[in-house]
Amino acid sequence: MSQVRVRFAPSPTGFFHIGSARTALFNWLYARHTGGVFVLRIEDTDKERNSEQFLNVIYDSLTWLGMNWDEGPKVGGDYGPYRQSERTDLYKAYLQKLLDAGRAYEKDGAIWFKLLGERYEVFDDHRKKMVTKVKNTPAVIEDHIRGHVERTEDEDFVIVRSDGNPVFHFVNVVDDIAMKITHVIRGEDHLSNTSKHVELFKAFGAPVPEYAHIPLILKQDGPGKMSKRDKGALIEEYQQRGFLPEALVNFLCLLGWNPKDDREKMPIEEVIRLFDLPGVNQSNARFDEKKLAHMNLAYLLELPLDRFVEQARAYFTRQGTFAAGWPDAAYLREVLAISQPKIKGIDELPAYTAYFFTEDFPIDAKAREKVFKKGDPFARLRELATLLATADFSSDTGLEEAIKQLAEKNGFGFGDYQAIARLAVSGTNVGPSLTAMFRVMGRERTLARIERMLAAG
RNA sequence: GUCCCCUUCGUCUAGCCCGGUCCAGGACACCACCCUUUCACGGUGAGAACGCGGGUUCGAAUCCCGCAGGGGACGCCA
Repeated sequence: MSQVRVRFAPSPTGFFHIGSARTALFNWLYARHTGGVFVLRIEDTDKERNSEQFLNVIYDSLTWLGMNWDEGPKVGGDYGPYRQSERTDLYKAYLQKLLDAGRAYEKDGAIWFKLLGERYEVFDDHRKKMVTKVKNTPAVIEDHIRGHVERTEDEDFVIVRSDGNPVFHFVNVVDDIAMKITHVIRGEDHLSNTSKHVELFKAFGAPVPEYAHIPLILKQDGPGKMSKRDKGALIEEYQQRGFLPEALVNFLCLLGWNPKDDREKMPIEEVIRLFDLPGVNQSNARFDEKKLAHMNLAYLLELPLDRFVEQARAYFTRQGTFAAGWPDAAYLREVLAISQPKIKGIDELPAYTAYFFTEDFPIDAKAREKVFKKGDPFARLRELATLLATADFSSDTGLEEAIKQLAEKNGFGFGDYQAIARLAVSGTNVGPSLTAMFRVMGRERTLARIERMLAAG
């Protein structure tokens, strides 16, 4: 069998939708699984739009998610150009073929594709007007995911608008023929369009490609498929919020596909090895941000520190957080190292670590109230200050031992010292391990903060 | 209105093709408990599903039919 050629054909709308990302992903996975070719084709026949900038959204998102294309804009290929706006001559030539064969005609200034078969008039309830139908035989689709599907295309349809621009159905088929696409993997919303496409392939005497219509992603709450405006719909958003692309990709893989055992978190190489079209589900999947967050956390926890620092830095820079340009890289790294195991997402980092970078941090009122419920916390804080004045700050466990001994001596638990100390040093009741925090902060700053709280009362 | 697709816990799903091993397994979420230095992580446990109705069969989540529900398409958008 000849080499598999699949394509992802987005139109540059300025947004990269999560559903598009998954369609791209399944195409990419199939290409990689079969050793085939993944083509990127830009469907920009709508000239109204500011292309260059919108194109970058597509390139950036695909690249960020790790889906490299073998043919397409930027990388070239034997079947270019890969932007439909640059392929108008081809469309003219193909249109001429239909015209010559008597399979296209002009009406109302537009060019229509002519179906073969007996014609009859009927009232269309949906459009509230009389329409011309054609007695046609059904187009048969042996879909890799849905199985045997038949649908009859029974109305002529426009292939070139009256303004001279060809429409989607036409260019899509022409390009699939010209680019020798073997498998069309796309959303189920195109299943009804497929009969039009099949008719066109046949009219051109071209082989009909294999089809695989993947289920749609439904919006989190409320009815219907996910659209651009829905919460969590845009890839950009995840990129901005510091999600790890490998986590998002892993999550997307599992939306409509699974390895048939109980594995969920798995390296992309393993997904490539196992992925196949018949294994894709037939039913739509509802998007679940909680599960995505969980997947992201799983990846975050095992991210090597170097990459974690990189990610955090990038996020700080995007957000304009003051820590972005922090001059002491080693210190920043230490702060991040003790925070990584505790946070649930990169986007928590600015708030989580703020007090490491300024002496001017607020004391959380609720946290304070909690701490002051038990005995005289200031007495304990004074004892702790005395201890810390001479304690060894080089080891978390050493510090911890010392504090534990102090607590035991005075009939308290470690936690009784921990709570007030944390409040003094960080202003909150959440954060990294207390002694790790001390170590990173250093003796001087730790003591200064404790003294400040004691003085303020 | 017409056509097409789909239907297992709240959600993502395994099982369905090749009926008995399924009083249905895993994960997320939720709840409880444990661990613990706060917060997380982790551990243990609980609740939670075969849409409904008919058939076929000794036996159906699994096969067949109907219904209902959900989704999609019906554009000189892609």
